[in-house]
Amino acid sequence: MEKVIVICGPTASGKTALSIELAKQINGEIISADSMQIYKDMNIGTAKPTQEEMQGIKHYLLDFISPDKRYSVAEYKKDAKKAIKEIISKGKTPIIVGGTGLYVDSLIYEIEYQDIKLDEEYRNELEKIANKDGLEKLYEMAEKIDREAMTKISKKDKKRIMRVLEIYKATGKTKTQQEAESRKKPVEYDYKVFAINWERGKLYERINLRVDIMIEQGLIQEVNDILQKYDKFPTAMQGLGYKEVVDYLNGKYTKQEMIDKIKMETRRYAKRQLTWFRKNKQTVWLDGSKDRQNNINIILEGIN
RNA sequence: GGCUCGAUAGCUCAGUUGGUAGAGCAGGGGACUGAAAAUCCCCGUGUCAGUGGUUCGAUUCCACUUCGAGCCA
Repeated sequence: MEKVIVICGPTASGKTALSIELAKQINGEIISADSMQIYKDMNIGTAKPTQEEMQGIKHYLLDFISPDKRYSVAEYKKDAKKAIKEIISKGKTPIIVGGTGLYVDSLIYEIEYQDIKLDEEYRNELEKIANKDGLEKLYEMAEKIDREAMTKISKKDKKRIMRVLEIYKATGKTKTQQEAESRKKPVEYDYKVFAINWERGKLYERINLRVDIMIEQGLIQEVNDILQKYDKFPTAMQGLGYKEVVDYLNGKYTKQEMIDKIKMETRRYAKRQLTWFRKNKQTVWLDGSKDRQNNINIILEGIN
């Protein structure tokens, strides 16, 4: 079974630099697992690696979706599998790098997604019901379809409640059935998962610094530009930094308030990422504050 | 120098008619299968500034000390 290296970890932990150096040493190519770096014209705020940083290492699934388009894990899974195959066919080693746990899991657990597309009309319809009769109404509807799934979903978790209904509408299956079927296929590659972490205070310092640098590099202008260029953002505006700058431009915050808010939200995001990555017990943890080559050596040992 | 007000959780503050205390924010932990940088759940012990006094018992009342804010000299 071919090996695929996975490098995850919270934002600002140093995944990019480590993975590029690793790729150079093992003749690897990189597949991003980042739900925001997929978007074009969103560079500063997503900390997308520049051509210079890439040092000639080929990167996949970066900078290829228009911010006014939708994208989802299902598509990611398909695109990433294709990229893995391509890299292996060239005799190189694929390195998955990114902080979107959902995307990473779709690969390492070989989760199968049926070929369906989002029914926007139905979603709007559900949205209307929620507004009119309250979320409880949707929760009740979902309970009638899949009581088991609902025991694990909060009565306030609108997205997941709606998803139960959407899955049923699109496939005629319950979420519970759907999930059972999604895990039937054996995992196709030997995924070796590594995660970078730092002492919490250090990580937060790095995040704060990174946000200051983004502002200096022109994040506000970048947001202005994409607001000019595109007229809708189904998911891209969920990106950290982007929504806060929009609020600032609309006068909701002062500049300093906006900066502090981005820092805070990014710290919280990092915490959520760590919660996610800690779940996988196979993961080998690297200390980001240690020498980079030392960490690369740990990876090299870990994959053999 | 005098007077007044304050000093309680990392921060902003509430409160205890004397029986060792609680909100918001921050922070921590967790969940996560087609929006995931999203969405959602759970978590509050801190010499109640210090020292003495009164009291069965003081964070609460009293005195002094320290620090801060304001006013008067």
